[in-house]
Amino acid sequence: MAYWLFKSEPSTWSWDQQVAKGAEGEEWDGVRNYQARNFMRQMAVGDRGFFYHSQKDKAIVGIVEVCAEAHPDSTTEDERWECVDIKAVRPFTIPVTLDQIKMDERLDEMVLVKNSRLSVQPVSDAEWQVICDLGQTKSD
DNA sequence: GCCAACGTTGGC
DNA sequence: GCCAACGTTGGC
Repeated sequence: MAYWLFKSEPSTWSWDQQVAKGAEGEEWDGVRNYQARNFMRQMAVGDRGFFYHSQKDKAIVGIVEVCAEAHPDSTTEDERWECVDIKAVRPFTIPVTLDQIKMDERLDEMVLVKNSRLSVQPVSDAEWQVICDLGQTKSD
């Protein structure tokens, strides 16, 4: 199983909205970046991801699961853009902030730190474990 | 609100 | 195919 990170401005699409969608999940639509799209194409049903709030929060607030593989993005006619569906799994007991991530040398190589603008990114197994520990949240 | 970083677009 | 111009993102 692979791990990922999904970034969203809470004013556009928040963790609470994601939770409200329940087990049905929701399209991770609106991505107009090739790198991000390519990562979504690599995702499999059952892969897990962090849900990150950018802007004001700047923190990982929850864990999501991919519940549909990449398919055309329903918000555009442009067939270049695809997206997966994700559903909320559980919230973080304690949100893990960008500050914490930057201070932890085990997370120095995270894409979130190295390329802060990429909205969908891969997370390594080790990074996943470290962040779940920091958030005192079950990692499976 | 500013600005650096980065991706995309379009003219050549 | 290059690169300048432009738009967007997101941390500060």
